[in-house]
Amino acid sequence: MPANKRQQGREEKRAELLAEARRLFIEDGYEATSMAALAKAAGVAGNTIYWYFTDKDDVLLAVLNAVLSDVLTDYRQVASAPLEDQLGWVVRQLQQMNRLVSTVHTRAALAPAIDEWHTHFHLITESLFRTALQQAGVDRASIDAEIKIGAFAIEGMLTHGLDDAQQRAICQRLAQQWTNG
Amino acid sequence: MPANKRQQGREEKRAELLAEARRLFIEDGYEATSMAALAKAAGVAGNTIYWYFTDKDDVLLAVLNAVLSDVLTDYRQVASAPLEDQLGWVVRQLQQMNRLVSTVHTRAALAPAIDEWHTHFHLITESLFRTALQQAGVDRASIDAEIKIGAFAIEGMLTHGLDDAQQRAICQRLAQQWTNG
DNA sequence: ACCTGAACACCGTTCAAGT
DNA sequence: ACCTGAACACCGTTCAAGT
Repeated sequence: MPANKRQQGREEKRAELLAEARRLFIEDGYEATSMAALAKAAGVAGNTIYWYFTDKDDVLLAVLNAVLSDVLTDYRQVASAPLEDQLGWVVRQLQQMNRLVSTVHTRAALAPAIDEWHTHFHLITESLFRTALQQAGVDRASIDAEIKIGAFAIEGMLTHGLDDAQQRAICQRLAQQWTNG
Repeated sequence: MPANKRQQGREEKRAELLAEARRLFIEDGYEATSMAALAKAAGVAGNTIYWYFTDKDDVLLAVLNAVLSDVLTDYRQVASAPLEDQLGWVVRQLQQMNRLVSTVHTRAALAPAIDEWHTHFHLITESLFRTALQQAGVDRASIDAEIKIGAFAIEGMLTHGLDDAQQRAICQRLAQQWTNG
């Protein structure tokens, strides 16, 4: 039950809407969360959201950036750990937003802004991946392919609800591939 | 402009609707194809579709099965080719339905019937994968992980519009991993 | 059994009106 | 500048009425 009528600044209120959207998109999914439901959860009229976001995809964009920002911040703590542990950490970290992965792919085909974010996301993550693999001494010839294989494996693990043993086996196999010749 | 009023049998008419749905879902995408648009393309009233399919997800299910059936039939022709060629062939074959991959993941979270199909699909394809990898002599210890990595790589290549060189590099790297110790 | 026009509940979004 | 109730166009789906 947030304060109404500008007791609070614009950014503050926007952040409140964003937090609610983040919770609902992750818990219920983007498709299953109507703008009306989001508005109700935030305690405002349905159309009020449009004062702070241009449309529903813009809300998604803000949620994606918030989650990505948090994950990137936390990543620094494990950036120097062994590759296998890094992989496992990333997968566990992103597990919470597994529904958002498919959503991004679906919306990217329909909303240019989401498509752009998706490209941007892969540039960032693959750049981090490259640094990690170079430090591990993977040879330059196959590093591009390895990066894609790793990124796709992470996406796959997120979207396909594997159990812990399967995830560990995959992380292990990938890391083993990279820490050998 | 298909014949109306039972000049044709039920299965025939259903097949006609299905063909139109397959074309539209692949060309425009599932989300972008409204039931009204599908009906119009097939030359029937909007609600007529519901005489042949229980709902939109049921249409998707039929399209998925039709495509899968075709791909599995054609697969026999390359089942004995080298692994790298098989991989490339599968990716090229499934490329046409790249939009459907994300759709399946998104709808699987919302429609139990699609979720079931998705599980079924992975059982079938991973079983084929296992046969191929066993024939190539991949050791039993890591074969489960390799299958998942391969399946996720294929999904990733489909959903991320890589160019030919990138796809070849990935197929090559995976096959190389499997044809060595 | 098959097909339809009209209606229904819901969706994202817009607009005119308020403060 | 911010917020709202009412409306709009569209969506998937249902229903009563036709043949």
